[in-house]
Amino acid sequence: MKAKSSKSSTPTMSDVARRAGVSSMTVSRALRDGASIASETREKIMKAVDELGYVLDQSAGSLSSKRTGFVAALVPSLNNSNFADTARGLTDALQGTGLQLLLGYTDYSTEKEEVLIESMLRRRPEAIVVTGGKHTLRGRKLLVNAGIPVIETWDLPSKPVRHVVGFSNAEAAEALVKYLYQKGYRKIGFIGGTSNRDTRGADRREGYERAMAMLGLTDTRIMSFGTPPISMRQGGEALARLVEQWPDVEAAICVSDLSAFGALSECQRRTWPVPKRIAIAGFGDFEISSCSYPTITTVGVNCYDIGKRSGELLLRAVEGERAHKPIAAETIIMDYAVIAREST
Amino acid sequence: MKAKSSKSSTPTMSDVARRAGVSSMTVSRALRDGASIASETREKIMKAVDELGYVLDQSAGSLSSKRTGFVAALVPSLNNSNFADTARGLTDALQGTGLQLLLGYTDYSTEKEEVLIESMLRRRPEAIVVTGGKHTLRGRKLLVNAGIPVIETWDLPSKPVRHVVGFSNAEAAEALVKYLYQKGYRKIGFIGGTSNRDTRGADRREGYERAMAMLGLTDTRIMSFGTPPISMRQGGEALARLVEQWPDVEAAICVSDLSAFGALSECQRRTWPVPKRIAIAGFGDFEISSCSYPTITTVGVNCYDIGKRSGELLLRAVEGERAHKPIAAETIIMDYAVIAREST
DNA sequence: AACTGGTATGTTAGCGATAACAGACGGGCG
DNA sequence: CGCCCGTCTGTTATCGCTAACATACCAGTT
Repeated sequence: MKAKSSKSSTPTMSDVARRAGVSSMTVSRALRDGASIASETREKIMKAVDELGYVLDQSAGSLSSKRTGFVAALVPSLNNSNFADTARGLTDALQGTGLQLLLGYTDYSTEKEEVLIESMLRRRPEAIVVTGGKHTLRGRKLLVNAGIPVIETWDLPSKPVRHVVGFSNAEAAEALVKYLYQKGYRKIGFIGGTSNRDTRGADRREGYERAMAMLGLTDTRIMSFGTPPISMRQGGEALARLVEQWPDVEAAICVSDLSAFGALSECQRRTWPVPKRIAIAGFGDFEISSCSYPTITTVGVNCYDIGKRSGELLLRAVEGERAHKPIAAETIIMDYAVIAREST
Repeated sequence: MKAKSSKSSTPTMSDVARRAGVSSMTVSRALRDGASIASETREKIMKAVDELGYVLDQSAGSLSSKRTGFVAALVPSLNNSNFADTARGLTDALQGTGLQLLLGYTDYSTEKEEVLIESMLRRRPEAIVVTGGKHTLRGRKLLVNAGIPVIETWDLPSKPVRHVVGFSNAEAAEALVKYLYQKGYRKIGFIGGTSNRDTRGADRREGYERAMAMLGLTDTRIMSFGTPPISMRQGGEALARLVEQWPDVEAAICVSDLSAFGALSECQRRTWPVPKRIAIAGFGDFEISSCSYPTITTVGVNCYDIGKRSGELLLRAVEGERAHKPIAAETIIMDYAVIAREST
């Protein structure tokens, strides 16, 4: 009890302790559940906490307890993308567990991801979730050596760091091509961004090419336009270019529902009936695809669940670490399904 | 130099120091810029850092420096909403400043906000950004007593906690009504959610009512449907109900662009020409409104800039605090504008 | 030669909490 | 009656880093 009352600055635990006439250890115990505290003492402490407006300092606490309560998550973007849903699923899974999400945007760049991984690790998260299985060399090394559970999502990396919650984007795109084939379409085009920054987009294009080859359709029609992730507007523009270059195209698979909607709108603007004049398909099952007119055929991926399942896996992993019983590496393969709608 | 080499656990700064043959203070200085370090020493240190795979522990650092480098931000939701853009603006403004965003979702609930404010404050952020000016009593008290800069966004609270970056949602809705009036519409309806949880939605409805009254249009047509924030689908459903209850309605103002798009799709499904049969207007200027067919009249709010400007204000405020020269309370009023498009 | 000032590094003392151990107290038991 | 055990509280020693001050050294001044 040597510390003098800190003047105007934020009160500390010993301020509370002094006011309640107990030791700060007792305050610490009272503010966390589980410990045995006389209810009378607890009330005194709570009263002091209230009067001082004391708020626990978790950064100090985590230094000594070695539990920061942070979970880092890196997503390409949150704007107009399914990753917002994944982040939401993660948040929901972490709800009430005392774990707090530290979110970072990689902007679809592995270099930026590397920087973010390091800056996240400085906060000593208890686990880290990343999007995709492609990282820079150093980024991967940082993940491997971090000494915490790592979860890669939205992909099925051939050589995962540890845990995985995802699906094969290529396979899903293949399924979509096969569905269109079965519907009778043959001259099927693909609309996507110009670079491979968006690795999932690139995987989908690859799946398209593979399926086309498997079906004996050698004349692929790939329109790359705009920096990924491509917007609605860019989807429209890309459709215009696609039909200009290949006027005979019968169906367009778009790398995401957003671009598919842009493509659909472009058709409407030209008063082209969809799917009669051209069929349109998207990817991701955004709300817009089920609400537009006509509704858009897409590949349904449960984005929210990717986050939720990751969160649940992560909780088990963190528990395991805390108990010094690390859990085995897990790969959770998520479902996807072609959702046939009016646009095809 | 008493500490023994920590075995397998994460290396600490003194591990690096020992390996480089310097004191840990020198390592600390080398890892942050500004300090004067012999380049030879710096290289030795960097080499040791590399070999050990050392990553700075910022939670320990911030305990002693009293700078956590955190900024807390609370938004209602990130899914399908302008708040994702605001969060993005914030992130961008903070880019490279060493400040890290701690994001929380309030789900449009002030109770949840209160809980989040407290849990954020435990992390000792250097500033906090909240959405709206409505808080629980205790939530407000926590903000006031936090001793850090507080910014309220997206609203113009009559009694702000301190800084504000926002606009009047009511006034913006008024402007939209006046625009429709001037276009010749008289039987103007309003579509929104069923509760006032979404205070900005409630403000917009109020602005609608006020403008209608001012224009001498006493027959308001308000269709409340769905828990805010209402989705595209709910917007469509609400339109159906609106025209059922008031078959003579000439124009529908929707609480957001998402519901407006749903309403538009519902019209297309009925093959009702928009705006001939009924005009549709939204709020927020989402990409969809400029891309749909027909394009949707809306109120343009620069969501991204709300975040960006908040971030910039926040940086100045944090600088002020660090220099013990707090800046004066500021209110930044953001622009909005009715964007006339094809749907009206 | 003594002095000044700047650069580069080391030493000491916390930051605010918690872990781990140590006591004090009271009641039930043999 | 003494012993043990469970409940409650206090003491001490960190956690890993940085602030603040101290020191050593060298070049340039006077």
